[in-house]
Amino acid sequence: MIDLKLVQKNPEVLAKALADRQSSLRVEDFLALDGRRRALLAEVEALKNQRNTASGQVAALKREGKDASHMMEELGALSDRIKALDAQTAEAKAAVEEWLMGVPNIPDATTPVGKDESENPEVLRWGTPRDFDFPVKEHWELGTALGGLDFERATRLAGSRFALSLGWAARLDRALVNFFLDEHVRNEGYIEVCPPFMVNRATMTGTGQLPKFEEDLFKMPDWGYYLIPTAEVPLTNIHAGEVLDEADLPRGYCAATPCFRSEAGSAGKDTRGLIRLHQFTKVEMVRFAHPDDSFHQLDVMVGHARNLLEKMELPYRVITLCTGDLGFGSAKTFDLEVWLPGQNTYREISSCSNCVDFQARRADIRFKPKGGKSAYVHTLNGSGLPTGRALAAILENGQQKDGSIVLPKVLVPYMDGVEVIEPR
RNA sequence: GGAGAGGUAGCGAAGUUGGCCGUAACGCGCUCGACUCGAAAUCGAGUUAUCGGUUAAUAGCCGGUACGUGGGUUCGAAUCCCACCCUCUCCGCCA
Repeated sequence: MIDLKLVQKNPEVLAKALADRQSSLRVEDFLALDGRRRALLAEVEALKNQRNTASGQVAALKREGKDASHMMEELGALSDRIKALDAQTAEAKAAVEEWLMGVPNIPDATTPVGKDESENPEVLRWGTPRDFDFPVKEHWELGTALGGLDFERATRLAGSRFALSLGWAARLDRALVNFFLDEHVRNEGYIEVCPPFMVNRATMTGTGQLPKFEEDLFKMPDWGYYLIPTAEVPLTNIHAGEVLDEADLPRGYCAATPCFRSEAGSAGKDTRGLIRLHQFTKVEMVRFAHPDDSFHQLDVMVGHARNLLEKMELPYRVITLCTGDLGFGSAKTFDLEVWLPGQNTYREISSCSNCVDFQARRADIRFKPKGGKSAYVHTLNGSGLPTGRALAAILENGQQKDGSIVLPKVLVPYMDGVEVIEPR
């Protein structure tokens, strides 16, 4: 949620942000709703002041043993008016709240303005895509031929957009989880977490998935639970409603969890392979930062994601998301795109965002500076990394003419010394 | 699932014959000060959040609201009534 006071005082800031984001929301609508809310509030508060004063007098009269019945009669009428106005005020407040909850974060000043993903500037490239002297294959072909991936049986078990990995591929998936977590926990100071994979509505609202993106989620209406689309949701909400010590910042959590996404609206896109599934495993990093330090922490976290790709020797590039492509809760996002030779393109494998105080305000996560008033922390999240897309990249980049896959050296110890996946 | 107890500030904990009891006793923590070479201990002072009005002000001042959540009764609710959520203890069940 953005800062109510900011919009009230500088509506032009939000107007620009919405325009830059190609949003159809209009600030004028908000100002009208909020004006109505404030007018009603001022009215009802004046009446309540009257009532409180008079009630005090009733109490005083009764203590002295005097009669207060005439006064109580008048106050009955006043209370009825207050009750009616209270209902209207609550309605007006809910309307303001609803509008506000649907407003995306204001992009940071350093986020480039652009209309869509075609205008995301590239920051850097790392590694050199291999030259192949044979026709390259895509990862699902390679994985299926080697007996590790079975999309037909996955479809039989569940449906489209599910995957089944067996043998070396399942093992490699587990190796990736362990490698990613080890890097974050051993070298980067993250606290490893095993969170709930289902969460309640309040938690989904805290990070911004709800109320606006309900159709993207798998939900269990009988229980009121939602399956997490990313571990960002439970990890960020770990401190919901809390006031942290300033000394606790920055603080990082990471978790490997399944992620569940309905992929509504992506019909026909990436229908084959491991790129876009209803369920996938991802290691996620979440950081809580001091407001003065959060953009530095974003760079730090991008470094953590880059480290994984570089240790696996997978070529990638980093782009900055422009305003038109920026996620709902983010003020600034860097995407890491890994080279997929089978598709002859860079594909997103990590997204690292600084949400500044947007999620902290929704989830009420604050910290107490020394001698100062408590303030919202800044929250950051980044993939580090999804195992499916990493596996796809490993298969496509490591493929040999004979159909075998040379694994990244760093993973060999995690695979009990297996260096190459050989055709059967 | 059954029985019982409970949810009050950063934490613990008072307060339930309805009315100066919510800047909420008391304790801890935290901040400042005294003592000290310095520290501990001790002593003194301070320390809720949020919304609206006013304002250059996220400073003051005035007002509203908040005792798990949502309703109800009442001139007035932490206190009485109803529903729901959560925590703890015991029992049952279970990986």
